[in-house]
Amino acid sequence: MFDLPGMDIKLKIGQRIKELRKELELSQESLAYKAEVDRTYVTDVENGRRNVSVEILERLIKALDISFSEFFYSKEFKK
Amino acid sequence: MFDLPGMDIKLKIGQRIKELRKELELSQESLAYKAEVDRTYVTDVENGRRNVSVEILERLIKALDISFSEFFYSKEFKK
DNA sequence: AAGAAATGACCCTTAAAGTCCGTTGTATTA
DNA sequence: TAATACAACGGACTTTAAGGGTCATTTCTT
Repeated sequence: MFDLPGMDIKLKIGQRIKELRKELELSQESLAYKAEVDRTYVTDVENGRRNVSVEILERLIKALDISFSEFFYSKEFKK
Repeated sequence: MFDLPGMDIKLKIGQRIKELRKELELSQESLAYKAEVDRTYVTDVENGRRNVSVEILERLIKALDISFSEFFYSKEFKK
């Protein structure tokens, strides 16, 4: 994991999701199931290939048992 | 401004954008110009009618001179 | 090392995001 | 009574997100 200032927002979000998913010891598939999205979609999101909408992001964040506030309270989202 | 727990994420984001825009004394149109989005799009976002993608949200947040972390550090985004 | 499980990459629809035109309503100010 | 500035709304159009299929690759587990 690395973080450059100019790094793509999609990748930052993807890495954050992956980080939180790992903490919960969930597979991409079970996270996908909880968030009601496709398994391959989670793969794409984590790898920064999807420009997620806020409603889908909300589903993912909820599936990670966290709030928006906590999700973005992480150094890559400060400035 | 009000905030119910089950309130739509689109509306929460819209209200937050409006709140910050007002603080900067920007019109919807000049915010739209700064964020390089359509004039009518900002109206829709503020009124919770748009399911914004994270790349567009990033443009709006940057135009408001704030970070993602700060944007979501607001009580309506905590649980 | 072999098999199983998890993840990654690619491609293709279709439902929806985002753009752009004009118009309407509402204050404010000259 | 304009004239100006801002916000809301509608419709038509273009672009892309969301969903899902398949197969390849990596990473477990035994």
